[in-house]
Amino acid sequence: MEEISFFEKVYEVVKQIPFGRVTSYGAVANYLGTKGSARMVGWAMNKSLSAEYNIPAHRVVNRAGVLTGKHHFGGTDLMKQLLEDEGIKIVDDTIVGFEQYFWDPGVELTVGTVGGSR
DNA sequence: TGATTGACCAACT
DNA sequence: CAGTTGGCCAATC
Repeated sequence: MEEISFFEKVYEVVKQIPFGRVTSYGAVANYLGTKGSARMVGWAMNKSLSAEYNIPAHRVVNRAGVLTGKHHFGGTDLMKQLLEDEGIKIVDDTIVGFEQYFWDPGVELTVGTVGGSR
């Protein structure tokens, strides 16, 4: 039995984010089945920064593609720099073409469907 | 131990 | 159109 907590799930999903891709807090929460806990996703990121979880929290932004948590990355543009380093264009702390970089766990991971019935 | 906050999102007023 | 509230789970005061 995986007595896994909501946080643990968030870490797992965020770690699965491929290079050069980003996702939103709500998307992860929605994938976990609790879209209401989108705030918790950001919380998990905050702890992941202070901890040794090794989570690419810089790849997680809000629904508008804005780096809401950049202040937690040392208070500098570190978060933006990390994303730009992955080939993502950012202007005014906002991801340009966020939709083309958006990585939806419920779609990319496909919950097991290579073929599928759909 | 109880109340509040916290990197959000969406609906309602 | 803009402001407020509700929801979710966990950690901190």
